[in-house]
Amino acid sequence: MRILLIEDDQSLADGIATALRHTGYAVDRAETGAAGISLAQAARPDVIILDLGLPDMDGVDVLKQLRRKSISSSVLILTARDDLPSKIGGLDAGADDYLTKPFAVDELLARLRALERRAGLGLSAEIQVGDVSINLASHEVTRAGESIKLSRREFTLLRALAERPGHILSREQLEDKLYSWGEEVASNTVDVHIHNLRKKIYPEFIQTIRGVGYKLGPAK
Amino acid sequence: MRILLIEDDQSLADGIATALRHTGYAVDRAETGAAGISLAQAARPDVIILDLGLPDMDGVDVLKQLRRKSISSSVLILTARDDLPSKIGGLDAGADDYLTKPFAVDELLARLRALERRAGLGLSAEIQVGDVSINLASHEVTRAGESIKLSRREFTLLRALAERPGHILSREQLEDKLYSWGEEVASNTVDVHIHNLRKKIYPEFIQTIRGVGYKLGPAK
DNA sequence: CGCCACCTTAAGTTTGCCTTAATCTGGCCC
DNA sequence: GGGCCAGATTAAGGCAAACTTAAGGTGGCG
Repeated sequence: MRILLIEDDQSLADGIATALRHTGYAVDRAETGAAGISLAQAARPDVIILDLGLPDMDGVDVLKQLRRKSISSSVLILTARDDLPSKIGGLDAGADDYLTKPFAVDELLARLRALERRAGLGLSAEIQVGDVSINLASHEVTRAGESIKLSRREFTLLRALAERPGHILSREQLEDKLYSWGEEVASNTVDVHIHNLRKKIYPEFIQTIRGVGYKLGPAK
Repeated sequence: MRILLIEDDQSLADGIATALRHTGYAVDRAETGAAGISLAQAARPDVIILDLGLPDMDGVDVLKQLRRKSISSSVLILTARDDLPSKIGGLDAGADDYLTKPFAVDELLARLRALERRAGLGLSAEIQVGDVSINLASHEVTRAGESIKLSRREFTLLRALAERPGHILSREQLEDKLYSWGEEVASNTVDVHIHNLRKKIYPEFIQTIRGVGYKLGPAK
């Protein structure tokens, strides 16, 4: 998925861009509204992350111009001001979501995934962890180019873990991903699926934290 | 982007025009074929939305005249469900896509975006997946030059899948493509059509993702 | 009016997955 | 070192999803 980041604060932009690229997104950057608009036309990103506090023009105006030029990318607003009026104005002008600074990068990633899902775009919605890549749209999983065939539950589990690499998820949390409310299950299903995943990918790909849960991480 | 809407039904035209303007398109309107043709020459729209059921002249003739005057706008046909087979047959003339009434506005917008994208890339109204090519306007499907005859439902299904190769569509989503509001169906129709498509093309062309849906995969 | 194509149902069959549960392994604390 | 506990492993049965096939209905077209 292609993302255009319009943000004038250098260090913040650096941080976000790095995180996004690390997650597997293609990132274009602009530091002014004007540059952002022309880049949006040229690059046709799936999502535009737009800071409202730009030096050259008001963020909401940038958004309006984007829409006027019929650029239909999803737009996620960043704003330092925590004031409600500006948020409302942004959403009215055609933003799809907003986030107030400061924010956690995880939060940003979560919202991007939501946008992706909502827009139904997800053309190349892909998560990369180590040499394993997980395509959300096609349910394709590959390791170093080798295709790996996963069942539904396995895929769900893997995705849950991959959405936050390094983060530990408890058995309970994982079960919540697998089962809809009210059809809880009482056995070691998660264990079994984890085991099967390890067999299909490679054992060290999923790490056990005794008494806590599982996490994804490069073998270390 | 500039759009010319040729539609005689006032209230429908109002609805469409409003939605389009709200999305950021510039909209011109005509209520007769004759008016549409002259407006097309004057305004040079990027896309023409053309209702086939006009009072003064046959929609297909409008289209032919437009082409004869070498107006190269993309043309999206609107047609009542009933006269689909008879009229679509004569469309080789050069429509780029069509939509049967009644339709959801979202659907219209999606198709406009598709046209836009296609026009921007200078592509024809044809989708290629593997050695299978699907002509949106003429409803022709060929595999390696061999023509394949599909029924209406089969074509609709195939197109839905082909618009995003690799992307998984659920049964539910596919049903939405087949049935307009309020004529939902409760059976395994989709399964059966998929089965028939596989028989006519080749089985592996459509892949099943158990518990999720179907997707198109390249010939291999 | 009657044929033909297509669509929808529905029933029967197949297939692959999920769960269960029983057993095994290895760390950890006494 | 021995026992305990968390997690790993394995295999089998059951079940639901998907496939297949065929019959009945509908509407278009000759």
